[in-house]
Amino acid sequence: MARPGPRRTLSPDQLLDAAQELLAERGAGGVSIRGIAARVGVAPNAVYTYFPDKAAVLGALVDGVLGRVDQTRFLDPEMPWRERVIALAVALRDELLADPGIVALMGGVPLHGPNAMAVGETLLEVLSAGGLDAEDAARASYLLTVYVLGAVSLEVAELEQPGPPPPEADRVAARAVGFAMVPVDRYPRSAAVAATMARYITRDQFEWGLERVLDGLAPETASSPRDVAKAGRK
Amino acid sequence: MARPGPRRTLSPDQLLDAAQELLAERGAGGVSIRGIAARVGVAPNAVYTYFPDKAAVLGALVDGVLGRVDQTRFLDPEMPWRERVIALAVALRDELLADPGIVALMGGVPLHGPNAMAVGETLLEVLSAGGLDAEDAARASYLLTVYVLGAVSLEVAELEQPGPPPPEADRVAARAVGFAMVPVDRYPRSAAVAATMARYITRDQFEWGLERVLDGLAPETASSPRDVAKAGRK
DNA sequence: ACCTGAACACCGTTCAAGT
DNA sequence: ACCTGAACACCGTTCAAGT
Repeated sequence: MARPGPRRTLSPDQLLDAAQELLAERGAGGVSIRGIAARVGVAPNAVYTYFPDKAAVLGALVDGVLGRVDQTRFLDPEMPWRERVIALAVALRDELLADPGIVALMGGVPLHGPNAMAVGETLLEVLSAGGLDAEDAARASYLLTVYVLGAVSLEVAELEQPGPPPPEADRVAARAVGFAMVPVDRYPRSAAVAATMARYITRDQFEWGLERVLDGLAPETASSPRDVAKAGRK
Repeated sequence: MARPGPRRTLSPDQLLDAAQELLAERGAGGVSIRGIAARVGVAPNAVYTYFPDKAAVLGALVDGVLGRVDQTRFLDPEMPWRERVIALAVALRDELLADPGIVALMGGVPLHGPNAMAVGETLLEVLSAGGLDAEDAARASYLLTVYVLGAVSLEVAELEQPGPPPPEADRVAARAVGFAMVPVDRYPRSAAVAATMARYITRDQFEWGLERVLDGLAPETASSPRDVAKAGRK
């Protein structure tokens, strides 16, 4: 048997597009080799002509999302370096949160693709422009990466539906319901701050945390940190 | 047919112990309902008598690991609050890193189990002892959680073998090999700091980052931050 | 309530074969 | 080189049945 079907119709990008669609529609667990193959109208094992295994597909998928962040705009020397770091981190957060399924995938694959490397390179360049020496820049870059990754992970963990997340206001409301059920007798302090917690897991809170991290990294760039902290409030 | 076999031999804890073993031996992907059932000598669907679905098993597994951290010892009022925060965060890191598979699982399940709540409660209590008001404590607690989760995720991502990670020195050596292959022409700054990067993803670096975060959160507790930063070096 | 066998609708991956 | 059908060794979950 084995009818060959049309040749040369496939490409890695076509497979990755299909994977992307599955990720958006069904979440991280919905991305399967068989699903990708079905979507492009091909036998499951045809995928193995382009990728050695599933991990390679997921790795390319993750790196592709990181490639959607245009890094060149953060290299503008007119912009203060601290603002450029913040802009880059926020752009990353927004891109990852737009495709929440990708975050679960990031935990499983090492971030060594070309686009991940490019982001790291940009970050090191900005930090270097800020006057940090090589070692300081390396440590700062690691700390900032930790922050972005951790913040996005926690924010995504609260979403149960796959696909692009609902507006921030709706997410706050949904969280409030869950937090309201914290038993006051067992966890008094958690219950006391539940309403606050529900309210502040937002982009503003992400920026607030980022400012604190930068204050710790480069105290001399902090413009009266406590003022900034209080200013973010209301 | 349906020979009943002995009754009442099973318990949720027995199933979780089996799950724990699978996690340690085969990693996050090796934890399966069928595998758990086989290990305790029972039909796969017997598991559904104790847990509604696989997600519930994984959730209980994650919360169980968090329960291994004894929180009471961080409530000692003799200890400065900043040191207590650091001790709690380090204890959490050590526990999660001892069972690296758990970290991948944490990305998929919301952290609302009793032990997760207890850790959050302890953290809020320590921050409150540090003089932070409810809102400050809530924000700080969130930022610290983000840091611990992000740091552990990045550290675990570099391990490919399941089971307890090798000694820190061996992990540093293994990373150095990978980092040495960064192409200098394409990513000059990344290549320049590769050796540093390989060296510093350690417990010391975790504490260094934690100190920076705390400096940003409570600048008044920082004892000349730049000195601390430089002191961590050599 | 607790456990069973059997089945359903899936997986990732390999292999020999066809063009 | 690129794709196929078929198979292997797995999954999570449901259902009717037995005690």
